[in-house]
Amino acid sequence: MDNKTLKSADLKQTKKRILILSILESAPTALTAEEIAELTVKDMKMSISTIYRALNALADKNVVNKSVHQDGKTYYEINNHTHTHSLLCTLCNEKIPIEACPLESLECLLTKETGYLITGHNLEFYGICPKCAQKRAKN
Amino acid sequence: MDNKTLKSADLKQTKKRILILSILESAPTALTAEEIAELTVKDMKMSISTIYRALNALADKNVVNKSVHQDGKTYYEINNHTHTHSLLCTLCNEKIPIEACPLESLECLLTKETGYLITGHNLEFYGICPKCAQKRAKN
DNA sequence: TTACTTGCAAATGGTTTGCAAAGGG
DNA sequence: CCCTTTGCAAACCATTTGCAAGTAA
Repeated sequence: MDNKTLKSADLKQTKKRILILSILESAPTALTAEEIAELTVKDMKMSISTIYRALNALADKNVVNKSVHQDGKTYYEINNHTHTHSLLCTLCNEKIPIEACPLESLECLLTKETGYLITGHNLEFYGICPKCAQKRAKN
Repeated sequence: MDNKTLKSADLKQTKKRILILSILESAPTALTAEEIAELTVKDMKMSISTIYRALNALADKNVVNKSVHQDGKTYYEINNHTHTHSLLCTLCNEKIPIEACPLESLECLLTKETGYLITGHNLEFYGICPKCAQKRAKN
């Protein structure tokens, strides 16, 4: 529960942090601060800097993972060990999650080969979703 | 040579672009616009926006690769046209190539499952290189 | 009570852009 | 000569920060 999560991270339990955390917990993919703001707005008014500060506090405590994607934005996701990757439509930006992650085994191999302490990876597929492909065929 | 590179990319051969390209060609790692600016300054005065515009023009023509690292900055490097992925040290930005790409088969699977026309993917591993790990242990 | 959290607005830092002047083919 | 490139300053966008007010423990 969020309850324990915040307490065990030495962070005060505020309504805003609980909401942010619950959004992250039910998110199918990593989210930007902006996306989280959109998801909170119907429940609670909160400033974007509050969201950034909450996310950074949670990241410092390793409750969430923080990672910069190729669009230059920072994405946050719950740091459980079931991470997901995504498939993005380059036309409409629809984003769908990918279940499989074939990379853990590759990480082990890389550690042995390079001596790197591997802390994470980023994987995104790009393509055109069926809807956009259809739209484009018409023009 | 830079000479042919710019011409075949349909870009005018200017002294500034030639200098930028030659810096990229002799760079051992990917560089930021800011780093390139520092390297050009002893040879030629040039505005930072010129550097960004040159790099973006070259990236559009696939002469250079553009990639956003975990520090939020954009790094540029000569595109050697081999499909590789990389392992980046989050401390010193050292980047080493990964030979294997285990993703083509996954792409086929995803196409079947999602109907997406997959046009590409991006895969990066992050970690701490042995040198930085050692340095950090000392402090 | 007391330290932590929040809102607001302003600051920041990397990157982009509009426009007029300079330069390449 | 025309079109591209460049410099400059201003704009932009995501993120951070200072400070005063609010709130959890």
